[in-house]
This record gives sequence, structure tokens and C-alpha cells, in this order.
Amino acid sequence: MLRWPVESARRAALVAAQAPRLLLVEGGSPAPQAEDCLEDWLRVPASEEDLRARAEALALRAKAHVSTVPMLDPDGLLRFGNRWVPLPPVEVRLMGALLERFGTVVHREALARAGWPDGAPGRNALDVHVLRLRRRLDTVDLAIRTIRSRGYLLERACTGVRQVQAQEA
Amino acid sequence: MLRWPVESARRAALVAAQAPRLLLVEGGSPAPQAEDCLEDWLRVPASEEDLRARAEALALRAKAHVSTVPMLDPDGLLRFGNRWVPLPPVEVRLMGALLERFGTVVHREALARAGWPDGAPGRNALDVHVLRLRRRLDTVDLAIRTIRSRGYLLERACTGVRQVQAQEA
DNA sequence: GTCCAGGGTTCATTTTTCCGAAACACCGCG
DNA sequence: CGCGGTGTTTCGGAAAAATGAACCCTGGAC
Repeated sequence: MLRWPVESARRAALVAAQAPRLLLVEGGSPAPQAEDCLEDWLRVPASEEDLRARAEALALRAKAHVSTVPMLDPDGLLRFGNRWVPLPPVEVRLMGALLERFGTVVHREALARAGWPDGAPGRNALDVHVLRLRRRLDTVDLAIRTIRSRGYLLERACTGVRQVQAQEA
Repeated sequence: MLRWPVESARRAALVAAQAPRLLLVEGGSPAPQAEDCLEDWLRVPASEEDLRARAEALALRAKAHVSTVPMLDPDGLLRFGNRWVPLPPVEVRLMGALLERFGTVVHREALARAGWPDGAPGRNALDVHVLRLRRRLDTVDLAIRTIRSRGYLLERACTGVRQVQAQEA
């Protein structure tokens, strides 16, 4: 819970940390633009009741989300659900990029830049690392899907429907 | 967007339909308890600005969670409901044209131009791609209907039992 | 210094996907 | 019946990605 817009720096930090935020909007400041489901705001002064209602709702949402969004420990541990895997440096960086855009496409080049901020290695170094990353991700119930000629996408390993292969004679 | 608590029945319906809801809380009614990320609330009277801000934020969140209207991700992902399929380039273009006129007829001619802006390849390349597109679409509960000698029409695949055509003039 | 282990990178090969073409099966209408 | 407009299958070439294995670092142990 923080004041807005005075504590905007803190807000940015929380955004990065994927922590829930309740902004207390002061004065006539314009309403902040939320970037994810983990943010809500409220114009102060407000009733104690409303404040509590929003805080609780936010906490609930956060709980629902945290379990569904994997997170990357600064020490290179990828946690998801109740499991985790250690990742080597390059793969940490790749994973970071994928997590930033969890559920959406990350272009090959973007991923390559994330993995090797200064200078590209061989063309398919990326492929190899994606392969290794995939293997590790099996452990924690995540999957990297490839979107041909576009990039990759991280999502929870879909144990459900998809991937029905046609079995013929 | 609905009034609260007077329209609570409507709210329930929207919850069931997984549609985003913005509750305008009237009088001293207690703040409603949101059950998911698709709901927000606001005490009226409120400034036009705040209302818009919340509505927009909610729309954004809704888009991130479920898309009620099929939408084409700039990266070639077709999202609908909570599912998605990657589409290859040609099919992205075809889909774009169909989505622009979702629910209405797109002439063969127009579709071909959309798919191949500079010159169509073979005569039945379109047929083949429509077929392929159809196959992919049943994954996400959409369907392309043929209007003989007129064109094609995109709609949700009604798997259930309803045959409401012939309604239009 | 040498040796070793573990990641990181590249190479070569296999597998998957895309896309157009041709051939054929259909289906409703005049 | 024949015909035009569609639907479906199959084929081959090209391109992208996956994969396995070899190779090359670097840093610590001895």
C-alpha cells in the first residue's frame, strides 16, 4: 500500500517484483494506469471500509495470481507452484525475458538479446538453450511453445485438451 | 457496467458469462466482493475521469484473461476465450479480413486480396487455406461458414443446438 | 603448471511446419 | 445430366526449428 504519485518509484519496484499494490491517490492526481491484475487504487480520503474492501480483494487476486505466475528468484531459482529448479546464468536471462511476457510471444531476437546482452553468439545457440530450458521446465510444469517464425511463448504445461494428434491407420 | 445493488441479478449473469463488470455502487451500500479479476467497483457519484480509468483498466485486464471477441495478436496468435492458436502468415491475413467483418460475409474476392495483397497464386489456393484455417479454428471454438457463391463468414462455432439463421432480411 | 568438471557454443542431422499445385469428390441448381 | 463453385487429400520443395554430439572455454583442485 503506497501513496500516489509521491511514491511512484516504490510502485515501479513493486511492479518489477510482481507484488500487489494499492495506490492511495492523493489530491486531484489522475488515476494511475494499472499494468496488471495486481494493482488497484483509491482516492483518499476514503472510508475505512472501502479501503479494507479493496485491500482484501486485491490480496485475494494476488493469491490467485501468484500461484499461477511463476517467479524467478534473484539467485537463479525458478519457482512455480511448490516446485523449483535452479537455472544456469544464460537460462536465467532467457527465463526472465519469457516471464516478463508470460503468456505472450517473445520474439527470437528479443530472446537472443535477453540471453546475450552484448553480442549474438551463433545463430542456434538460442535453440540449444531453449531445448535445455525446456527440459528443466518439465520439472516445474511449465512449457515453452514455439510460434513458428515469430518466437516463443511461455505457459503452464497444458495437461488438458490440446495436442490431439491424428492417429491414422 | 451496471448499478449495484439493484442490478445484482445481471451481475450474476455476467459472472457466469465470464464478462467484465464495473459496478456503480449507489448510496451507502457496502462494497461488493469481487470473485475474480473481471470485476471492479466505484462509488457514485464519481468523476467522469475515474469512471473511465476504471473501465479502461478493467477492459485491459479482461483482455488479458479472456477475450469475448476473437482477437488477432500482432504476433500471429488468435485468441478466443481462454484459448489460442498460432496462425501462419497467410492465414493471419485471411483471419484479419474475416475478423474485420466478424459475423458478416466476406467475399471470396476480398478474402483472396487480403491473403495475397500482390497477386493471387493459384485459383484454389484460397480453398485450401480456408480449409486449413477451419481445422485450426475448431481448436478455439470458431467456425467459417460458406455462403455459396457469395463468400465466407466467421462466427463462433455453435457446437450446441441452435439454428438461428434466416433472421435477417 | 596440469587435470577435471561444468557450463557454454557450434556443427551436422533430423523433424516439423508452411504453402502452393494438382487431382478428385461433392453438392445444389438449372 | 452437366456444370460451376467448393471441399478434401496428397505431393514436393523450402524454410524454420529441434535435437544430439562434439568442442571449447573457465575456474577450482591438486
